[in-house]
Amino acid sequence: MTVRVRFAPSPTGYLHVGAARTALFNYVFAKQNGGSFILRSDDTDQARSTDEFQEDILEHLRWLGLAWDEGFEVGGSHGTYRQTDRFDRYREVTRELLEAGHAYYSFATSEQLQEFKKQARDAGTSPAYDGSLEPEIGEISRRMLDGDTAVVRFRIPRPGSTEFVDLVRGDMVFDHAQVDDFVIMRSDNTPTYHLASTVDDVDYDITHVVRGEDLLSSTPKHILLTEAMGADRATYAHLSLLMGPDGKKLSKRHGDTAMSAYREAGYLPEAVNNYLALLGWSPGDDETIISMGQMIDRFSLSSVSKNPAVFDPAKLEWMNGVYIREMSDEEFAVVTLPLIAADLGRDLAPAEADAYGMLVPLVRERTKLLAEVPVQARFLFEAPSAYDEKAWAKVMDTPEGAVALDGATAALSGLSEWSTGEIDAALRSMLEANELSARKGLQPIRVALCGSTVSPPLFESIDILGKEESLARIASARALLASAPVPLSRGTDEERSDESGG
RNA sequence: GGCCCCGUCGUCUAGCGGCCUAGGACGCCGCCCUCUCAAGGCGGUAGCGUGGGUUCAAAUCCCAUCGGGGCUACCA
Repeated sequence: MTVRVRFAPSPTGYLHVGAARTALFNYVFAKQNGGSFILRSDDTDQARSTDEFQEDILEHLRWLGLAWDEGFEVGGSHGTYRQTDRFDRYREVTRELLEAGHAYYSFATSEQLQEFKKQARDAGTSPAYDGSLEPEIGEISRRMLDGDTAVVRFRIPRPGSTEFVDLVRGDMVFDHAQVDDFVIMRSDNTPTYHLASTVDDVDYDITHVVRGEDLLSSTPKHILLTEAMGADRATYAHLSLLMGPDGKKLSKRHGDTAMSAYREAGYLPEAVNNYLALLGWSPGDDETIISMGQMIDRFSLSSVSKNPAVFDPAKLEWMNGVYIREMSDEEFAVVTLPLIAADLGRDLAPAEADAYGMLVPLVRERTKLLAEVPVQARFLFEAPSAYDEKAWAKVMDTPEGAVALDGATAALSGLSEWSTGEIDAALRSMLEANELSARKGLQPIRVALCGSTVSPPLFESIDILGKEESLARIASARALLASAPVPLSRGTDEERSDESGG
């Protein structure tokens, strides 16, 4: 038997991390078994479905590299793989179900149903609707002739129960007393999710339904429907849900749940997949960083955890840093160059791109999110438009500030050979001559060049920036320092006392 | 309320009756390295929800209890 699994999102929202995990597990399971991963659009809720959401889902599945073998847009032998294109088929199945007595026209109003459920709740009994509110057969004919609206309900065989083995959870038993006669056709003659999804799973020969735990209680409905159609049931596996830090089902109020937000922040798809895989599954040993290939080799639904997992952005961020450090400098340059161009609002000149190439190894190893890169690299292309206020007060506006800048100017302008090693040596002897610690003597230079106390390593940065530009920036900072009142004795100043420890 | 699922460090997990004075990872804290920030190295912090059983022996099995989650729509 060829494994056929499907990911069937409803385009009623952006692709969120929980859905992405479900897609990933389906993908991995399919690849492991040499099967097909099918993408379907369960868009029966026409009021809430939009093309924009649909496009977002497709785009981010592609971004994650979860390529589907068959289905939406890529095609296959089952049409468009979009449920709104298959209403005729669902109506056909409904007719057959009606004729076979598996389904019936239901006239019970929502008010009646609510009252029915309320009574059951008050009595502490099962609130499952069993068709007991429906009119007599003669009444039904009269009402239909009168044009009263009705829905079509699937008739749950009672008494009885449905048993199945869930690949994640084990043996399941659902007493039919707890299962509603559920609506399969709405009064506007459109199918509900339960009908459309089940019919598609049957028609598309889906062998394994791997989906979220929120559908676990609906599984008896799907199995009963499948068997009423005379088809073989699929094997089911229900994945636990993803939670927010508060233990509640992950949703927008927990911050970023849309995959697009992670992509934009500069997460790598490999890191996202790796992290998501570890939410509910583990390779078994103490490994944390695991490639898609290894996942496919070692994955097993039966070893997927049954408990819900809290989505932890901090760990994802750490993992992204790991993947970034594993990139080659070339790859890193290729993906970050456009980000830098966007940040600057212009393309880089060839010389600038070369300079950036030299800076890449330095920036790459201190990057966790690609979106941080333009900030780190900006100094290379633009002189600081302003100096960080705190930085200025802390390292520049001090007794050592002017000394360090003047010393650096002298040391650097005297260099005949411009290299990191020469710069290093020259600045260090400058520090020694002026009895400055590296911390106190180098930070003013860093601020002069970058505007901030945080930057890539200084000597390399000076080297890459070039002699002329470096000296010019030091001169501008020195000029600003000279024009401002420089208090020479403020030993009790809070900022100063911070430095005394260095 | 009813039904269902789940319960190991703050978080993700390993564990499937003795290898457990519970292992790894993230986070956090400290130290080292160090021109800043990272990275890296070393060390530390912290957990089997609770109560009963079963057993020579339980995180592992059973029951109860408590807690969390899901479903209970003409939403999926």
